[in-house]
Amino acid sequence: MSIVEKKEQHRRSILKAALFVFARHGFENTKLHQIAVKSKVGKGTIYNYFRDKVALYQAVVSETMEQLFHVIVARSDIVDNPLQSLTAAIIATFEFFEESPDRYVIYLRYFSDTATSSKKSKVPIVFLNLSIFEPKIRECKAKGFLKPPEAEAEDFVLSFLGIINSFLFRWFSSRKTYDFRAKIPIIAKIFSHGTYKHD
Amino acid sequence: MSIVEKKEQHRRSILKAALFVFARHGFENTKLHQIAVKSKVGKGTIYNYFRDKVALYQAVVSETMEQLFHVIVARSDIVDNPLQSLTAAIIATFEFFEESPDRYVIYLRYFSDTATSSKKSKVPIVFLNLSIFEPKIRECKAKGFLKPPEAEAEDFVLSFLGIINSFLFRWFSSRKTYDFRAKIPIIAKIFSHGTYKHD
Amino acid sequence: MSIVEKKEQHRRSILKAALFVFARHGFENTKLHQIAVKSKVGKGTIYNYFRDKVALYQAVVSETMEQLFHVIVARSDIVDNPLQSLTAAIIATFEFFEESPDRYVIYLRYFSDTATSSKKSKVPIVFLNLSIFEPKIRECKAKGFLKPPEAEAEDFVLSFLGIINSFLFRWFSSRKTYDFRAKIPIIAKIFSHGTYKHD
Amino acid sequence: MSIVEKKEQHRRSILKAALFVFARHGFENTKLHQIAVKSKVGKGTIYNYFRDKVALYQAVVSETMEQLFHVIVARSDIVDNPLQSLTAAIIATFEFFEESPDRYVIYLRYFSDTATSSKKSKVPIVFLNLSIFEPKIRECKAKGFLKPPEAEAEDFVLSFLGIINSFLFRWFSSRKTYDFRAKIPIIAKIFSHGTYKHD
DNA sequence: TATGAATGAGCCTTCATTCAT
DNA sequence: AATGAATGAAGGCTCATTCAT
Repeated sequence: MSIVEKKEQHRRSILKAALFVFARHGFENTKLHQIAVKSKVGKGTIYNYFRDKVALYQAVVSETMEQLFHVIVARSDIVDNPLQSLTAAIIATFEFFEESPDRYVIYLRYFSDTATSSKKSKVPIVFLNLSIFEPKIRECKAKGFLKPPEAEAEDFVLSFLGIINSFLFRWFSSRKTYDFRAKIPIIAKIFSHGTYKHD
Repeated sequence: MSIVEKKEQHRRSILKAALFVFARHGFENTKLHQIAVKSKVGKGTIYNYFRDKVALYQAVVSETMEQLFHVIVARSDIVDNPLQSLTAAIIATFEFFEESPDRYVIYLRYFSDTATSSKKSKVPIVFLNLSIFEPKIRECKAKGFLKPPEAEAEDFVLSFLGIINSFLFRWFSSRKTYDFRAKIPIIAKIFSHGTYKHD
Repeated sequence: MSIVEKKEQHRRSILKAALFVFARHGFENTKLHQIAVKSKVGKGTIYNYFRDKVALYQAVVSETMEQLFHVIVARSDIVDNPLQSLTAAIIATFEFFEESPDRYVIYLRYFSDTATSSKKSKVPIVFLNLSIFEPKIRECKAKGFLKPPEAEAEDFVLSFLGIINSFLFRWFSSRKTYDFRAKIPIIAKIFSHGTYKHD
Repeated sequence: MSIVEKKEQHRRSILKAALFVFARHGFENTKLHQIAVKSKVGKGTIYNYFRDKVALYQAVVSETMEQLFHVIVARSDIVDNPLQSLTAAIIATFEFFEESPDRYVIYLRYFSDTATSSKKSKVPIVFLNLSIFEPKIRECKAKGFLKPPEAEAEDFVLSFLGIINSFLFRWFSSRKTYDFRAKIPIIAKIFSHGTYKHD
């Protein structure tokens, strides 16, 4: 294995370990020592790849968010119908978190972190998902598919994102037991047709 | 002023300062020293009222959540119509946070904290709002007001809560500028009638 | 003992220990732990009195230099004859270092530190002794006591200081054995009458 | 270029870089990394030429002092008159430092280093200049050129060295501006004829 | 021989908590 | 009850040194 490959492998190993530990203990309660042990490198080695603990955290967050971004785009783009593509986006998002629930914790913290502006939250990407869904929803709205008319595109995005986040939180809070997939049609129905029955 | 009143006043003062500082810096980055200064008591005095830093944080969180609970219940109970009472709940929630945005940070962190099991998040209350809205929504569902039929009461709660949280986050992220109140009718419409227009 | 007195005692104790350890090991090789042990206080206590290691070092240096300043002024001022007052200054300086040779090391390092401008050497006082001797020597020169005429007052100061430093260094390098006092008349003679014999 | 020459070139390059960096930052604050960069060799390569950081520092110091030694001897030996040869020694010393002021810092630190007994100061040479000037001065004294009679040869050496060091320090402290050369005759006069005028 | 990535001992500093006053 | 000085455990980070390539 070349030295460049080995370095890349180290970097991956550290990031993976960092995701694991940060997700379990949060930024402040994570000790660099834990990450070193988990990734089986010396403590000092981490500093060859990341300037400091904050930089490592930022790398974990931004990598996770970027991966989510790519997954969503890749999955929802293949669908032509914009309404279906939103469903595809939900599935993609869920499977991304299902594959590694640690990612969800990072995702969740990302929101609270951006709300309070401390040093470590200087993650450049802001409100990523919103910007992902926005074009699609704006397209739907432009085509006149969406109501009420006084609602702006952003309102639909917020509603859609809020519902998903809520169900994701529900899923995460009860590991395994909650069947998120079964809820997808319901989520779609509620978002599209509302909840009030007028006979 | 009696001794008891004076003590209670100290306690209030500490809690108020703690809310302020915890909201701005988070649990780990808050120094007890800051709270002592802000509340104008000695550092040691805090320990006469709270066992340790975690207990103080828990007190701040549970008090905030309980206040929110009471505000919602008080406001939504006076309305007879269950649908209207949900709107009342939204307004009550927003005004509660508007009065002191620090509360919103505590509320937001509360969610991420419960996701990761560290010591400080041993806040006994779990998913408070959910349990607030649940009875009302269950009542609506029982009365056959809600669709789709395959959705459980919890699904409505999750959807409703998610949308609100999303707009609250939007409001908080852009202090002042965002007009949350103007969005309440839209939130209600989206939740009740959905977003898809079928002419 | 009042609390203020106790604090002052702590401060003194820390400074004394710091002088001891800094003199023996130099700034970089001194561990705060050593000072804590030597002064019998907890490591953290030091930080109640000095912002950091650099501030402590600066305090040691400036205190030592100021004490030296005062000792020299006090001793040489009582003598009316400016020539005799220089001898008095030598004696005062020597006895100051003799009382605690650690001071000499601080004094010595002070010179090399000021030569190279690093962070820790940001001691405000510059070339202290020089400024002490200068007025006296300037006075002598003004009165026409000194030669050669083309020499400036500063030149005499430099020469005088240089000779003293040289003998002090000699004394310090061979603890105990070197009899500095016996050399004072010789120093005075060399400085005043020179070294070349012209029969 | 032969292998041996190439190795010697590496050694020279490292020593030169080390002089540069050690002079600017002192022993403790110098990072081997800096020297490696400055000398354009790998960090590991340094260890092929010097056992460790201390050995490298010692090599820099002893080389500098030896060069100074040789320069002084070479310059002062060509003069027959012992008094003139002292002046020649001053000039040689000054030009040596003027050529590379970094050397002066090493020279200066050498004195404070020998005062405190740490590991790095285990430089074998002790009080180098002294031993340079001593034979000449001893010769002068033996010939009856020097006074006062109760002064030993060492006293003259110390005085002479002290004055020079003082003026060198003055020169170094104000790079460029101070005209050391102009002071040489004054230094010589003060040393030889003293400072007190007796009409 | 040259390299620089890996290593971990070591240290400064912070801060929750204690306790004498 | 209130205070804040004292404490020391704990952790992020540095950097001399090693060693596989």
